[in-house]
Amino acid sequence: MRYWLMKSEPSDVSIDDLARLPNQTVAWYGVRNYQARNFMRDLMQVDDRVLFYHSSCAQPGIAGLARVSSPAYPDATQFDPAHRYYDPRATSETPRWFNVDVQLLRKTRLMPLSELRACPELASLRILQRGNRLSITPVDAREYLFIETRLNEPGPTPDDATAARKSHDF
DNA sequence: GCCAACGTTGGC
DNA sequence: GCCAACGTTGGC
Repeated sequence: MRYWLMKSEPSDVSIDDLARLPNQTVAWYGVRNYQARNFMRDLMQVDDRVLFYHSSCAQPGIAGLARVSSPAYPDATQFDPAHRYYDPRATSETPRWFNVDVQLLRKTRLMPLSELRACPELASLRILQRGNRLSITPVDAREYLFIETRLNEPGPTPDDATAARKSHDF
């Protein structure tokens, strides 16, 4: 079993949107980057685990846990001239883009990007490396398990900051 | 195959 | 809206 981090813009599909979809499942269409496509097409298997990440939003971070729930299949939007993800170079005989389905396991607390960056255990997480833009990246088992554990614990809150300031006053 | 121009991503 | 980083495109 492999582990992945998959970025989604909440204005497109948020964790709450996913929770409301039939079977809490979404087709991960629209990927138009070859490396990310290859991850889905060549490496992903049903039941791989997914960190569902909110990007391009006020509070970027991990918002839930999910699983790969289908093998990769041709992305339907590449064939639809009316769709923003239409690709005229693709034909049904030679599809260019693929996607898997992703099913929610559970919504978690939001683990913000700043918290991820603050964890030495996650220093090699792909998404934290400079210049990373890939919307799908592999995650080490150790990194995944560490994050899963942290998601079960309360995160830093404004109250913590207040308490820290107060204790500093003593 | 080189590489400049351009487009996209995504945190800030 | 800015800008750094990176992928893609297309002329040569």
